[in-house]
Amino acid sequence: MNRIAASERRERLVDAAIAVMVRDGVSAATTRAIVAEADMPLGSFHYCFRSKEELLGEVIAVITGHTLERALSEVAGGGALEERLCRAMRAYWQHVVDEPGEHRLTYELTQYAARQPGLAVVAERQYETYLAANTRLIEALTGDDGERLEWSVPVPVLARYVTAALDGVTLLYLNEGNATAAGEALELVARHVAELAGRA
Amino acid sequence: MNRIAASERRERLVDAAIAVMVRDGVSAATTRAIVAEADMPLGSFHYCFRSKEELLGEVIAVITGHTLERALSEVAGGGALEERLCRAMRAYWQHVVDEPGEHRLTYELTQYAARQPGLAVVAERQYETYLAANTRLIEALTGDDGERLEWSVPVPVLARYVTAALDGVTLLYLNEGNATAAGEALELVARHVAELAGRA
DNA sequence: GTCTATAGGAAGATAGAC
DNA sequence: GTCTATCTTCCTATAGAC
Repeated sequence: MNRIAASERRERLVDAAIAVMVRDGVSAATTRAIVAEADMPLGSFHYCFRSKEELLGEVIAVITGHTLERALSEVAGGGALEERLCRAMRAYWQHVVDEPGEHRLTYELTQYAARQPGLAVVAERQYETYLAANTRLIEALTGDDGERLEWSVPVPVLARYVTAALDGVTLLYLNEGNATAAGEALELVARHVAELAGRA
Repeated sequence: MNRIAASERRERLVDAAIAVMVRDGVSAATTRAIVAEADMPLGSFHYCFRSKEELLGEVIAVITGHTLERALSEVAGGGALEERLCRAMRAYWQHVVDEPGEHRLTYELTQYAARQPGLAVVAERQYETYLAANTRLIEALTGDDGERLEWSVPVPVLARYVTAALDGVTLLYLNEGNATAAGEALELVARHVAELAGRA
């Protein structure tokens, strides 16, 4: 492994860490397992990262980014509110079904970070980011086209409802393993949200 | 510690384990920390439990029982559907706000068990139990009094929606720390469920 | 920068005296 | 049954040759 830029090495280690965590869980992601996955010697770890905690902070940032990119890229586009809402929900759900391991990991990481004194701040910011994303999603649903819509509940409340419902349905699927059953519950959520949008 | 019945010791160790886990997280609940909390010598652990995994199985059973007892004891009683639903939700929510640590622990334990090969079965059964409890709750709402009600969606779908929504709102509160905001989202759920009950 | 070798500690589990 | 002392293993982190 001759003279790789340290930044490149950092990236590879973060990717390797995510791979190990998705496959075997956060607790299995020891420095040894991570460097083995990245095919590097153990010693390389500590001249790329000051500590394991520093790596974990970066892992959380990357994973959070993944989820948000997908969610927000699908809000745009034409059509009526119901269609766009349905499309956004379906895109999110497709990602959950395609990559359940990555979603399971986000929950594990949030919990892990919340317990780790040095990472508690990261965990809080992570959830704020999700709430902000869902707020933008809701505002994008009403703001972008000619229809003048008003939600029958305040946007902050709706954003929390959507965040909670998505989390809950995802967790249901991850734990029960039945995509059809969880998908039906998600449709109930989507219909509810559509009903909360009253034409002004 | 003279001649305590082994069964008594087992109970004390389970309680101590829960105390440590609520305070410091599942990963902090080492055999050493648990026996220290129970004020017992380390050696006593392994003549009460064959392994740490065996203890964890019992911890999960006890914690699951706690949550279900509270939830189901509040379904009964008189009043219209909306009132009883509201009462049940409020009782659940009160427990979450009073004992956030215990609820946080249920999520941590589910995840931990799902990763542990010997406990994966326990994790699946745990979620089945929650679903069954919410199904009973929904049936109790319609079945017990003179009103003849019919849900506008199938009961299994509704049960999953309720399970997911409660989980999601609880998680929102645990991560955001704002009981008022999460409570408002929960009310949205309660109103939605009430609307799904059409008089037959 | 890169690697091998190892320090230093904490984990689960057990041996064996009482 | 009860407890102390210890085994074995695995962890994060570092020292130091190249």
